[in-house]
Amino acid sequence: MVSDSTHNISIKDIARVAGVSIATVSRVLNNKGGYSAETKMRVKAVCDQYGFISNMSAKTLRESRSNTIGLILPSILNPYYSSIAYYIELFLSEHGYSLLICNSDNSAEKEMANFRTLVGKQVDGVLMISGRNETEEYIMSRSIPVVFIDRKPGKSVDIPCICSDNIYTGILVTEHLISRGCRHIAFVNGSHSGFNRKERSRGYLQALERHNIKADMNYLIKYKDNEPVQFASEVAMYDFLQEGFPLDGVVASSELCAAGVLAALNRMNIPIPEKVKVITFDNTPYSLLMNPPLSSVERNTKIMAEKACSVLLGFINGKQPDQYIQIIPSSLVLRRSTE
Amino acid sequence: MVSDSTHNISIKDIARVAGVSIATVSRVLNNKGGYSAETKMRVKAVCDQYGFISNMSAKTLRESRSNTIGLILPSILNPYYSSIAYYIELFLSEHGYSLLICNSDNSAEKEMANFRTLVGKQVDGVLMISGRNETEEYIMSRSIPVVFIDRKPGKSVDIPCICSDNIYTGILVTEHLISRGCRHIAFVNGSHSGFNRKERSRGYLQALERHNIKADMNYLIKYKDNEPVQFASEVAMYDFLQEGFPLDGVVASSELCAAGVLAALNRMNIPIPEKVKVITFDNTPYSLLMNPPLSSVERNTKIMAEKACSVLLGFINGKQPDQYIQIIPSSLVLRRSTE
DNA sequence: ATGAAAGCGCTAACAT
DNA sequence: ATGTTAGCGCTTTCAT
Repeated sequence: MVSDSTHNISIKDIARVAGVSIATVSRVLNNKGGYSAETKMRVKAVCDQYGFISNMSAKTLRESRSNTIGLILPSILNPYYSSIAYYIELFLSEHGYSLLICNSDNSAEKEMANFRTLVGKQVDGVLMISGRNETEEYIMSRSIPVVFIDRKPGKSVDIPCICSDNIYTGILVTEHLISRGCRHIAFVNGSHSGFNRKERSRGYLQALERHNIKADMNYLIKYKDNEPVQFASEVAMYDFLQEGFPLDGVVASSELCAAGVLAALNRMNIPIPEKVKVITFDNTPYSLLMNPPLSSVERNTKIMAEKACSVLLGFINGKQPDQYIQIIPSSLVLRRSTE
Repeated sequence: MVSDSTHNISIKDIARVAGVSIATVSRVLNNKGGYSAETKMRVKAVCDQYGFISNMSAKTLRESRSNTIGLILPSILNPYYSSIAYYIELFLSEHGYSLLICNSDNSAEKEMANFRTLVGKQVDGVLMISGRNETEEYIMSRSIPVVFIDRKPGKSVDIPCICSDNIYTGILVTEHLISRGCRHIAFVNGSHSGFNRKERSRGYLQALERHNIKADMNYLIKYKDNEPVQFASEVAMYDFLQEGFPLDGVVASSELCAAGVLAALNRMNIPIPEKVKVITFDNTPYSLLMNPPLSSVERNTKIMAEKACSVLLGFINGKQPDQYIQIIPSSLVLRRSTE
């Protein structure tokens, strides 16, 4: 027997000790049948005894499947993304898959490099929170299953995507403020905001129109993208307040943005929700911790993650999704900030 | 040429098209030398043309190294862990490694299953935020480099670990409150808190002793572990306040716990920091967002992550770490909650 | 400078 | 029910 602990035990070793062929060991390990109960017992016992772990590289090489999925996302630091990542890992591990995670920092180059690496590592499929057209074309040139999350692909109709209806949620939050009596509602956003947040602002405008409230471009507050969101948005909000525009409601395009908005309002001693009501998106655990606790849009990351995984796993097994674009419904979670 | 897009291109294909042997292709791809400049050009051109990506499973099988690291942590949902994970991924990707992430939910069984899977996938090493002795023994029976993060191994002196000095930070926060004039300081903790938080409470007690403040077990407030921390700690804090004990400072053992503490104090209309000062640990971005912004202990996750990775990569390349236990210094970040 | 061939650990097709 | 063997794509040793 091999006593060298640096040498990994292979089915060859197991076969020798158990007194069978490697084919039989393989069959037992994979429950393929074609062996006696007695053989099975013996092989299993030897495997246990030696703590045998099958070499997945060899298996992957042989079978061209790795039982590993790649996930490319902008940054796991963002609690919204990390919650998606969490539920993805949960779902995949329950289905026998492992997860390779890559942060792209929203850079198209990193995304493509990550994608290359993942393909090289023989992942069976890729989940992607992206939005860059460059990446998209690169992906299309590869014959590997990909599912987009929270981003619609630009041209490629045959990449499935799981997302929220951002225009609708933009309408939802704005209408909620209107129903609470707000008539002077600002929308606070980054100056170079991404796809989702652009759509949210469109929803905001649609809601105003629907309720015959005249949109005023001054109320589309843009903060600078070159510093942390919570500071930039505080500055932008503060500057807006200094101008003396009437204000009774704010839609903050993200939670960190909302933090800045709250800070500016607090600084001006404007009571929330009495004078100004504030609502935001994503409903991470921290919405609850702010003062006052924030009304927010729950985007159901668990369901998004599970849906994305099941579409991807189906795709891997040759099943085309029923529809390529799937909208996961969002819902309003109301808290004190809009009471 | 192979036109079947489902067939992955191999160096065999490249060799054929470039009119060289597969050995030469391999040499070019790995910069091993032993080919003419002209050959190199031609091979590279063909690789580019066909978008060739090397099959890492084959390479791993052949070389017994995958350039992949496994990370086992309790839950990526926790912003403290996700920030460690982020910096780990950043460091590793810069060094040519990929990252397989596994959530263990603090279950020893899951940890061991994850570890098995990672070993099977031929990871070159494992980073682990754990603390379970069962897992530790299992790890020791394997000859694969492992580095612990934020947890000291129980008996195994030869698993390197990178952690903070929790007793010291426990002292630090308590002494800060004392220096701000607090004399009736509570420590709020879970009833079954883990290793780190136990040490923090020991530091708290040591600081009191050092300053001749008599410790009172009533001030070691325990919240129930069966509901979300922020609610459980709010209840526990509220109950404590109802008892009428004098109170001017609170050490909350985690950020979510601090959120509950703030909520209870707010509910009782006790002004922070005027009447009661509050301090906590981990200093995630959300400390800043609470009302008032929380003083907290910065544990320097970036440095922890980088140190852990460099020790692990060194370990993989046969270099023993200088010391097996490395303490990453923490620092106090002061904000309004203790002004 | 280049090629032929062995072998990493595994599965599956084909024997028996 | 079990064994023999080819071959997945790659690196590397040994020829030339």
